[in-house]
Amino acid sequence: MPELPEVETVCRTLRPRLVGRTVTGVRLLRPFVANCAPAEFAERVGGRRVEGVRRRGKYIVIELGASPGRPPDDLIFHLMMAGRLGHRPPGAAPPDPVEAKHTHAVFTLDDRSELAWADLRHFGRIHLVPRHQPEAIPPGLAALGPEPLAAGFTAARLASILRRRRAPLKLVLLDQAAVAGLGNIYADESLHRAGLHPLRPACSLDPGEVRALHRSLRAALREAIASGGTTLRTYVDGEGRRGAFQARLRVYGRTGKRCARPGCEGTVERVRVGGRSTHFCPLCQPPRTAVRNSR
DNA sequence: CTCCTTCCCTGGGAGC
DNA sequence: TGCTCCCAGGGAAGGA
Repeated sequence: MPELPEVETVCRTLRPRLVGRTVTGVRLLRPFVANCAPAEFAERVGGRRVEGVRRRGKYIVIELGASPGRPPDDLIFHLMMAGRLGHRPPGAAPPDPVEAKHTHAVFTLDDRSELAWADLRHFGRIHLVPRHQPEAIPPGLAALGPEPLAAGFTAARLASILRRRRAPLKLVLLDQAAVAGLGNIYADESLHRAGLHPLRPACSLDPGEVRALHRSLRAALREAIASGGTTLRTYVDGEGRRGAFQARLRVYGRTGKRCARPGCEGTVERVRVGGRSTHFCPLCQPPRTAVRNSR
């Protein structure tokens, strides 16, 4: 599932292929543009130069430069669970059956290569919004919380977010308005690394636990990016490569297996939290912090 | 404001 | 072999 590390990897692989290129053609095979009609979409994107490719939360933002009579636009993609945004060399066929069947939009570039949008589940969406027009930004993007890998995301910042919420930790980590970019995989992995039970009320953490969670989620995200993301089913990066982090998952998708922490005898359990499967080790992540021997 | 539920969509696996 | 059922899950919307 594309979460922050996967979306970041897609952006990094697409950036050198797209920036500086001009879009010469737009083919919309299915009308999955959320906020404008196909004809208007093609007219507004065609002929534009790509000025940048950036990530915000789980969104990919392709910045289209101004052209005569047209102010700059942002072309915004959300991959949801099964979306792919990939670069294909000139004349290349869809690289696998999934893309052959579920490619919904193709952008041709001035070097005759293509940017293809595919989505097996048809959940993903494209938005085209004027660069500086806040009311046109998709609500989920407008309401995003802080980037967890940004320099300004300190343990103190995380503490102030958790302090105000009584909901289970797992739900707060999944809330994109609290912290941007975590999904089911990295929420579970972060909580396991921090030794925190997913049902603990967010506001119940002491300062040491907040610091542990802050360290853990940043470490998990950084390591996943370094591995090119997690491929469980359909995820590939902008050049069609699978991620490698699935081999390093400690609890996610490992229900009934031995906890991955060396020496731990625990067995990974699964519970549902807010309708989401949640994986944890009952020994590493006790319901309440064990009482420490003081002095 | 916070929290909770429902819906969207397809493929793949389990079970019969 | 083929059928049904259920699950995966992020975000939007609506209600309490």
